[in-house]
This record gives sequence, C-alpha cells and structure tokens, in this order.
Amino acid sequence: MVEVNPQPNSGPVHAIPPVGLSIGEAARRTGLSVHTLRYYERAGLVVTPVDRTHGGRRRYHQLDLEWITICTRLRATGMPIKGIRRYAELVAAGRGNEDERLDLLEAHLDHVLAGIAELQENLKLIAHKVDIYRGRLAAGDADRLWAPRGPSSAP
Amino acid sequence: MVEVNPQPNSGPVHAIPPVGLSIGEAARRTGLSVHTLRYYERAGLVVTPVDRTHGGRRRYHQLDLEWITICTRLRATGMPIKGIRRYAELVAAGRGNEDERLDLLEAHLDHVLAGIAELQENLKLIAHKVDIYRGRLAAGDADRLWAPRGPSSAP
DNA sequence: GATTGACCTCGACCACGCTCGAAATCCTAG
DNA sequence: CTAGGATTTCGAGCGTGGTCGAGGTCAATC
Repeated sequence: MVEVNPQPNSGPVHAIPPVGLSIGEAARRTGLSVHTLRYYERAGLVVTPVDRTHGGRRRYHQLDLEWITICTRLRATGMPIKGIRRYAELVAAGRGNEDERLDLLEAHLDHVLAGIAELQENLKLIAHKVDIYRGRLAAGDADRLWAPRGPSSAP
Repeated sequence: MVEVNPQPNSGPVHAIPPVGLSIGEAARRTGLSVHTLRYYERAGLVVTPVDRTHGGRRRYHQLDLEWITICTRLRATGMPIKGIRRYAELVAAGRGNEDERLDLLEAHLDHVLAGIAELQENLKLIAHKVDIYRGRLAAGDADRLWAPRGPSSAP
C-alpha cells in the first residue's frame, strides 16, 4: 500500500515534493480529515488560496501545512473558528496590523491560561472525591459512602 | 428589588431554609440558569428527585445544591452530560458500585490532566509566536513578519 | 478505451449542550 | 378577589464544529 518508491532525486519520504501534496496526504500529515480540511478552507481559516492542479485538485505546499498546523493548535486550545478566521484575515491583509494580531494572540493566551487555572481549581474537588473513594475502598468500609438521601457526605 | 427582609428566626441570608429554595434561587446560587437546572434534571443528572411543593414547584435543599455543584464541576472540566448521568446512576443505585464510581472519576481525572498537558504543549507554539510578534514590534521592524506568500517565517 | 480510486462541490445532516417560547398553573401582595 | 410575577411542561430552535452522501470529474493503471 504505502510503498516507498526510492527515487534518486527525492529527499526523505516526509519531505514535501515541489508539486505539493494531495488533500489526502495533507490530511494524514495534519491529522485532520479531508472533510475538515475542506471545511476549514470554506470557513475562511486558510490565509492563502490553496494551490490547484490544472484539473482543479488541491495541492498543499509547505506553507499551507504550516498554517494549517497553526490552526490546529489554535483550535486545540479552544479558539473558535471565528477567532481563527479573524486572525487569518489579519494575516491575509498583510503588513500594518501586527499589533492587532498580537492583541488577538495575547488575548487568547490569557484566556487559555485563565481556563487552565479554573480547570485545575475544579479538578481539586474531583481529586478530593477520588481520594475519599480510594481511602474508603482501601479501608473496606465503602458502605459509609454517600447514597441517595443516605447519611454520609461523599457523593 | 433584592430586599433583605431580616427575620428574627432565620440564620444568615445564605442559609437554606428548611422549606428549600425555589428554582430561581437555586439558579442564582449555582450560577446555572433555571432552564439549565430543569434541563439537567430532565437529562438525568440529578441523583434524587427534586422535592416539590404540593403545587408542583421544585424546592431545592442542601443536598440538591451540593450535588448540582458537583455536576457543574464535572461539566466545567469537560465531562459530557452522558458521563455525569452515568455517575449519577451509579450513585443512585446505592452501595455496591463504589469501585465503578472511582473508576469513572479517576478516568475523568486522567483525561483532564492529559488534556491540560496537551493544552500547555499547544500553548507553547502560540506563546512562541506571541514572543516573536512582541520582539519584532518592539524592534520596530514588524515589516519582516509573515504575510501571504511573504518571505519570512512567523505567521 | 475502460476501470478504479481519489478528488471535486454542494447542501444536508449530526451531536452536543443548552436556550427559548407558548400556554397553563401557582401563589403572594394588595 | 384579582393582578402580577414566578414556575410548570413540552417541544422546538440555536450555535458550534464538524461529518457525510450524492452525483460528477480527474488521472493513473490495465
């Protein structure tokens, strides 16, 4: 299937050939589905129009993959599609709005950091409950755990 | 509007009266909307049936609020509704499944911790970009920043 | 030249987690 | 007794982020 066909003039398998990659190959490399790749494009997340073959098929080049990777990082950290589109628009607009780009990224960064802090705060309660369960199960007196309208204190 | 009506025989305003709280009050205390409170109930997240007045209105007591708070913590850490329902079912089933409850919570804990780690990993790239923007903007040579099909390397 | 599989567009559909509106009921204040 | 606001149920609707399928095109292989 994935036969490596050693060609004298080509680099490692992971290098992107000058002709670019098909959408399927791009999908494998980015970890997105081809559907999602097309969706992101439709949604305006992709800065530069993706190159096409004369027959109308997408060819992904280095820069495309790099940009898409940035998109996945932003998504993975919870930035909504709209936010990424906004960022893409700024980048696409070219020089002169770097401060806005910075603002956008910084705001996102702060947002995520705040989210992590909150997450950890909420986790405390859960971890506490886990500890209680563990302790009581180990002690063998799990019967004293909370049950509906029961007497104890650890749901 | 929110007039505090000092009553001799009642404790602090934040104490829950024996008759319980209306859904509106419960909403204010939990930070959820009344819609969401009812939704959670419908969705099977609430372990014990919420008490009702003879006229059919919900009355929330201490335990209800505590349980709902747990639900919000689980939600806030990304546990899906189904997961919380599962947990609620276990608790509702009473004694004998404490190990399952523990498994569920531990799995969630691990899941969230892994998520945080991944989040922080992804944030690195973003923070890196922020640094680059900051550095270049400070240096006043923002023109060298990435633009569509531009020469530089920092989108 | 025919087949085969990857790719194309377009619009519909899905899962999730709420959110809302209508119409009826309750209950408290005047 | 009445008016008003809070609450009830039920079902529909919404925003987000994909995911999918139909029907057609492209291109490498036999």
